[in-house]
Amino acid sequence: MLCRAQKTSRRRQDRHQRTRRYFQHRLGNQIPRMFRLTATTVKDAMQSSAPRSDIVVQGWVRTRRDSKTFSFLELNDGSSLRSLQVIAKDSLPNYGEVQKITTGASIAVHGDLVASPGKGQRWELVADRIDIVGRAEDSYPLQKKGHTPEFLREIAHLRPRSNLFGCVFRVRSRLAFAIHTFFQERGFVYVHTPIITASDCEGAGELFRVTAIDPASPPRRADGSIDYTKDFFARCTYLTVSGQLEAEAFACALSKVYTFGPTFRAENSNTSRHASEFWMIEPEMAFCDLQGNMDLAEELVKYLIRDVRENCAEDMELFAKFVDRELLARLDFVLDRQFQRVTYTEAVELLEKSGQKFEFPIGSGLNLQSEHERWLTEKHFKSPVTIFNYPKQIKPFYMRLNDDGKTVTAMDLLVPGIGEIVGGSQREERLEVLEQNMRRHKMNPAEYKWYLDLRRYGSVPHSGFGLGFERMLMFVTGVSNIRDVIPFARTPGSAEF
RNA sequence: UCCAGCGUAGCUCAGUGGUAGAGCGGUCGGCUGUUAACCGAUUGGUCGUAGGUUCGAAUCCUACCGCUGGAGCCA
Repeated sequence: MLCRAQKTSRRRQDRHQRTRRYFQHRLGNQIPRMFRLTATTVKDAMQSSAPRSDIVVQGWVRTRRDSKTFSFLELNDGSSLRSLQVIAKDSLPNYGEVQKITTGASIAVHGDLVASPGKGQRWELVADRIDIVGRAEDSYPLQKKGHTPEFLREIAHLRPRSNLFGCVFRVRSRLAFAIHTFFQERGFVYVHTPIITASDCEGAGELFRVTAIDPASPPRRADGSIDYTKDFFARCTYLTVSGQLEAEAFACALSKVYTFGPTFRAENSNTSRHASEFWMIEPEMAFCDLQGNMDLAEELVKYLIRDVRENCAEDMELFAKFVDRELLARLDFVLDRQFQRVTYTEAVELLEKSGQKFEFPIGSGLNLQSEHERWLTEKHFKSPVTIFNYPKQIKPFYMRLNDDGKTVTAMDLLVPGIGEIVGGSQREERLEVLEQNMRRHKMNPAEYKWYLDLRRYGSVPHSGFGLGFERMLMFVTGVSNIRDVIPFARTPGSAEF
């Protein structure tokens, strides 16, 4: 009998052989002998506790420096911010070719990991074989020197090879993982709400239409208007602006659910905080009031900050050094401090008493402007603030009406530098009140029959919120433009990549 | 969509009506256990696009496009 470790080891070997046979079959003998999916990552090599002989590392060359009898190559494979220094001696059979390697080229290196005699790194890889996998033409736009984010945005396909964007997208991955961990640990069920929907669920935001109709010859009604009953879904359909309504249906069955997926808004918004395609996290909890909702939102924000602080330390150091010098202090401050919580009315009073001159008026029934939110988070509280119980006329139909008849159980979580990062509410669970709200918002209750059914059959108090994934990522990285935390950003007039 | 600013070499920028510039990068050579290496030479331009004013426009005017900051909408 094999023990478990032996079985795992054998399975791994089998898999490697299969992979290797596959590539040899596909590429014949052109592939380097050392080309293995099991290559050592730069990250593992750098973290090594002892010298290691006979390893393979593969990646992209950041820079090459020649010395008298050898070359230094800096090799990066994206496994971490850091690059591995490779020593290529002139005794290598293809040293002439190695000296032609330029920034951006891809190589595979076989050799021994040894303690580095130079300053600046603990380990270096002394190569006994270097395979040049793919050369880089001398027009390769990335230099060793820093580039502006604006320039890198124009080469979105190459920018993940830069230090800054490598860090951003490693943290993005970790943050997404942390979101799932947070909810899964707390017994939430992950629900995939539809991307294509028929309902303009919040009445908020312009929608992208989804259609299979030929724009050159659309089916028409007698009056000449386009007949969408002849369209693919036999009705008007759109890309989702929120999974909330569907999440409510699942919360009223599985109790605690969350969605995490793409969201689309066709707003002509040209700001550093808006994108046409972004990701949103929307938890929805049955038997949960506004207090529980706010508690969860604050707990989530803190959890996510703590997670990337602990698990992306090296990347976070880069942000602190090159993006925002106060980043780490601000994040730690947020972790240490109780989030502030005030009602809309209290917030308005604070603003009125502030003595501060604002461009826009403050007053009951008026929306808080960016400058007001900024004053509250950045000047007054100097910490995240949750504002709740807003006037009903400035909030959507589904929010629960308070007993005062004037305010609804809305809550916005504001953070310094970004503004609104979470928006949520307790939902109106009373059928009659919800129908009244809909009529007040000039909506036809008949078109929302399935949503109203949730109030007809076993209605329960329930709450939820939306957390903007990219805004959270901006907050934890200090990156100030949303286009720089999305791999291939979609904004008005821009979808090149 | 609104307000303001910007658009000059691959990148970062100087050049305010009279011959198109620098640093970095690239290329070539030298030096060197180097670290955003160093030294020398060299390469590099439809001055965002289209009109207009002028003897003459990178420079002044108009429109459009793009980017940046702010506003609205929101996550």
